[in-house]
Amino acid sequence: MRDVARMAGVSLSTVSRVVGGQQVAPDMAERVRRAVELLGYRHDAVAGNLRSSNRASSSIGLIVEDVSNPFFAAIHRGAEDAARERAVVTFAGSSDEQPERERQISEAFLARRVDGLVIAPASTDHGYLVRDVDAGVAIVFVDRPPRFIDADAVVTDNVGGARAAVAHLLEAGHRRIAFVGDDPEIFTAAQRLEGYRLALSEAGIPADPALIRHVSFRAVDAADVLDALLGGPAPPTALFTAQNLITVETMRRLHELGLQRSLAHVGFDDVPLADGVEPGVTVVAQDPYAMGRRAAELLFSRLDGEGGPSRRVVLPATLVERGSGRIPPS
Amino acid sequence: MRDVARMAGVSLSTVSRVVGGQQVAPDMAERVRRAVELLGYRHDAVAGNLRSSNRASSSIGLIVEDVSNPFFAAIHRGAEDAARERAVVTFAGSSDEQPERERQISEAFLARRVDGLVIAPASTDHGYLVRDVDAGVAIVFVDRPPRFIDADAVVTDNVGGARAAVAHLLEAGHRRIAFVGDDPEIFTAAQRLEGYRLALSEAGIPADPALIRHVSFRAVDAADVLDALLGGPAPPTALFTAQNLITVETMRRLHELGLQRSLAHVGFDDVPLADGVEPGVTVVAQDPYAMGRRAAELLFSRLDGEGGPSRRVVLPATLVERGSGRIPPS
DNA sequence: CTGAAAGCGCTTACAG
DNA sequence: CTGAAAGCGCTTACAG
Repeated sequence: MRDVARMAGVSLSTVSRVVGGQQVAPDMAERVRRAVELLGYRHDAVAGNLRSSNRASSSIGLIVEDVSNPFFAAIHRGAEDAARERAVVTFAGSSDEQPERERQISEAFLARRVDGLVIAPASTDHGYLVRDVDAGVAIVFVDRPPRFIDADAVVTDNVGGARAAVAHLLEAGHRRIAFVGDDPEIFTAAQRLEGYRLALSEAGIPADPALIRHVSFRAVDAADVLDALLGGPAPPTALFTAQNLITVETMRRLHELGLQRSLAHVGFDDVPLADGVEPGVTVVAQDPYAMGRRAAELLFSRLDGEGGPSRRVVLPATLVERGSGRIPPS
Repeated sequence: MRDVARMAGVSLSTVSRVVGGQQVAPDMAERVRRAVELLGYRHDAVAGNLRSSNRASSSIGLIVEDVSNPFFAAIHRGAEDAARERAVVTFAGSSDEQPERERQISEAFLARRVDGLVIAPASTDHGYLVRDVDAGVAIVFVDRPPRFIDADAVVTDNVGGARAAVAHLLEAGHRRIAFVGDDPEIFTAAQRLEGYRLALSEAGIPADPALIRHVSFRAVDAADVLDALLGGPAPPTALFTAQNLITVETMRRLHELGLQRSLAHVGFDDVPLADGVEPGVTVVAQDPYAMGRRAAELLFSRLDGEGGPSRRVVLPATLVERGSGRIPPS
């Protein structure tokens, strides 16, 4: 910037004003712009921010389990689009469901002075963020609510969605419905299991522990879990798979076994091609793009000074019927 | 930091040394650490960088067409993982195939002083980046090579992959093979069309222009394009779909029409569930995770001072046979 | 090993 | 409208 000032024969202040779009005499501004062009000057937004009063970096950080999981990738895009409307740039990182890693990524983003963080939490304790919240960083949780910290959150109605999924299978006459989900340590998995239990109890059907299974490595375990369920003494006639990767792997295995027309199946989360197979796979769909967008919007509203108690936005999960849920018990 | 120094009763330099992990007397270091803890001090990496000699921000920017497209999301994860190994943080942005937007995102990242950029280019002219390259920013292109700028790139062998796909269909006896791909303005689309033509000409079959179709809005058009092909006077007996979203939509439509067993089909790019349907859909698979990782590694090697002419890494696209390519002509 | 001082690239009162 | 000076939060020679 100094070089630009020298070349244009003006002061640093003037260059700063031209770059910042403030009032400057047209001829001077023109001289400055020419110098900028000639010297290939690139503004340093980071240095600029240091001295500026509001100290906004116009950047936010997004932390999800895995940026390459389609569900989180859609959240990412939603948040990016909301950020972009405000000329805010987005950091993204994958926690792989590891609290330690989530924390490292958070701190790396915070050290770079992001204005806010959108977090799909892996940690169970977000106390480490309070000092940043106190310092004015806006934090919004998405997909799962925070713990040990008061903050805005955007979540899906997991209980209601799971309940609707299982109710749909019950309607088709099923009484032996298996639950295949993530470890119940994961908030959404626990909630979906609760919805499953709720639907059963409403129908007066006792939950059979043998039909409730948890996978550790989704794409890897899901087929084995299915095989185990089917090989048991009293196999299920219907499946509720409570996570997108589990649903995909279960679909794959059902087709492999040629059972896709004889076992009813409903998944939580929409998956690509669920409507491209025969029969189409019924799901309760979340709207991850909307979740990401809403989360970022909430974040910006806080940055804009909106006070008040923390807000919880609950988005519905809607049943998308495609056929697989109407297969009758065999 | 000043507060920390005051509280610990040491100089700013000492605090800086403790935070930076340099040699400091144990008791002083301990006092500083306690003050850091008590005050909830968060280091400002950005300010620190200003004065430091190497001026590395330990951040990179990734620009792809759409962070929520599974192909690019996998590239993203590959780049993130390589970056993370070096404690480097990643910005990500979606260009939506718009050169103007790509440029805006690039400049936003550059203004925040990223050390490097990984770009899946939408633009045809990257001249605007030369000043940054001159200033030491490392730029690596991924998926498509750059134009009007000399830079490293990681691409897939699109011609070879497409050729293998079409050769596979030719082997099954097909002579009327349709090509459905993106606008040939897009580099990869043009390359894949070239591979298609090459395979046909090697088999001594003239390309029929009526069988070569381009879609504008992948998920939207692909079904219509398929319908148009099938409704024509001399419909194809086999399909080569040259992009992941087109492949998915084509699969969906084929199943809808009940034609998945009568029309041979090979896609470019692997897609979820391609092995979960009947028949499994044969594809030529790229390795987007590896592409992203390699691109970031190349970037860091440049940052480490590796000189020499720009490098082009070409990764193979491998045929993954699942059945749909062996359906004979009807 | 430690501290006082200068300076990174910028913005912002403060005078003019 | 413009410029000289101070200062943002830090790091880094330079003395001690």
